[in-house]
Amino acid sequence: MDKPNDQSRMDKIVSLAKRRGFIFQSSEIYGGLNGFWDYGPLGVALKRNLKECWWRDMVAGHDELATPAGAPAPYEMTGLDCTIIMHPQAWKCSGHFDLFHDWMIDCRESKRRYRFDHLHGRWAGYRGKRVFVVTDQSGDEALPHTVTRAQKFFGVRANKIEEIEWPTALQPLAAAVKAGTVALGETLGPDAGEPGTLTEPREFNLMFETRIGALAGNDDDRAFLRPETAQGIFVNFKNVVDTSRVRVPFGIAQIGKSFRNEITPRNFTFRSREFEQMEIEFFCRPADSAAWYRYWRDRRWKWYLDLGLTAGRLQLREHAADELSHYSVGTADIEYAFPFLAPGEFGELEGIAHRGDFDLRSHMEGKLVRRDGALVVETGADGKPRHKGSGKDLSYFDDVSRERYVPHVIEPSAGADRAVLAFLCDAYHEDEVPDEDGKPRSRTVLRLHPRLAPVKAAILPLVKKDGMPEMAIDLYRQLKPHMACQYDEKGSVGRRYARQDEAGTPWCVTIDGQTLADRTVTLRDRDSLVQERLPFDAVVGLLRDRLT
RNA sequence: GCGGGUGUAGCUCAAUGGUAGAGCAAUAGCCUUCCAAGCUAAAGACGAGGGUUCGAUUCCCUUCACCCGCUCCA
Repeated sequence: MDKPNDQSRMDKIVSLAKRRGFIFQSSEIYGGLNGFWDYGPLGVALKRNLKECWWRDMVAGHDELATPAGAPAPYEMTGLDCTIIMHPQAWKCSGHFDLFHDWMIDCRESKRRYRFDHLHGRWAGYRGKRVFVVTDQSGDEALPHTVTRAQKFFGVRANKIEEIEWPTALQPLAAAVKAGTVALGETLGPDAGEPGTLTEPREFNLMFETRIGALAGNDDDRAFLRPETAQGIFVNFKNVVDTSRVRVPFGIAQIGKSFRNEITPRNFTFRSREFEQMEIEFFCRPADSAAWYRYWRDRRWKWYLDLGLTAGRLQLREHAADELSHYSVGTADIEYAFPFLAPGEFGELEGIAHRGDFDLRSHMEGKLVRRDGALVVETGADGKPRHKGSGKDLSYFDDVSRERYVPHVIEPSAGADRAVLAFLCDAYHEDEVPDEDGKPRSRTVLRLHPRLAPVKAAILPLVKKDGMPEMAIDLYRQLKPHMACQYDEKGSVGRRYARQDEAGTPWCVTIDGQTLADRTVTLRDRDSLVQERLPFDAVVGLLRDRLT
């Protein structure tokens, strides 16, 4: 694989994030905890601003009377905040329980890991020796693979292959082990040279498990921390429709924590085990769903650009047909070229998925699978549903078209922590600023969009005397009710500018000698370094205007 | 989870089997009239736990975290 884009740049960003109090490792004083991260004073402000932007732009500020550019029709938006722990059946019907719950088996020799239920094998014998040959191949390739493996293990020439005896048929390894017809010590792993290198199967659960009740102890009390916020919206679909007067098409938005036991948390906060999602489930008429899918894909793409992400580092990627989830008829990812990735590689910020009626139907009928192109309830060996649905009718009667249907769903699902990381990486710049002697001096600056910046403005007396601090404090108190701002009188003004640049503060207002004479101040722009002179009393109004 | 590498102050780096030193940053004070100036003061570290040793930051083991690769990954 190629070298990461710019690992040293990433290192500097991580270092800045820690040094200035954006992001700390969780439980650091105890040595840290893999895959968990805390937001410090500046970080929490940045993240809150980001979430607030999302909520304002998608939900609170949405005009349901107008048809937004690119939208097929006017629509409504509303919100929800549901619990992290839900009825366990929700995760069985959503598919997460089966999908996220695997038995894995490791090979001590090849260091490879296999899904236990993907392994098959059969007994092979040759001149008195016998071994249970295991393959990870499936379909037509499985049987020839076991022959090749056995041939190599026994050291049989190609023309003597017929001498290898195969007393049993190919069968799932799990079944053979359970039946006691083979012990793991007798198995030859798919990539091993010697038998007995496969470990006992171990349970791999990507969902965090917990127990309900203080005295909990048995399996019936088992519950899960949600691996996505979406299911809480689906199970509340009927509640919202019945109580809020919304009519299709409409969206329900939610921001909240989700949890996944990632096997390999990596790349700073990019893959965390506890993370925050910003999700919309948008419900529409099946016939209109493709148009709504395109609308949301383009709308969400534009949102990142409007908040300042560099277009050249952002990518909108439509999934190929074979890449789609079992339920999806269309998915696009919005991806960012993070510095820790190899050139040409992108990391997912948000997925916009056309989920059809999979989710609502699953919570009605039970867990669905795709069979011959149609979604049907998955059944167990006994012919009954593998996971039973709620049995509640989640269909919708459309008063306008006079038809009843299960709405289709478009799901723009964004990672709040990933977005924060992308905006942080994108904002990070090193440039040169002339020092007091006019010589260039390097500076670190976060070019965050003013809406995202943790601190919007710093109020600085040029020097700490002659009444300047008093005037600056006066202005600070006028501004504070309107936006996050800081007062700083310590050290030289250049140092204070530099400190604010590093935190991403877009504006610095400086009170100088002239302020005392004519009641004007200077307003310094973070990116251009341009200073403009304006009346003291115009500052609050001007900065408020620039923020919107 | 496996293999390899790395852990000394907020950051960047030293030294050492005998109680760890510097620069920058940060804090307090002085000074300072527009982009990290200067002076003074005080503060701050051997990732954690065991073991060997009279004595361990240094040697050994374990563990935790980070980086690279594998595996995995809506």
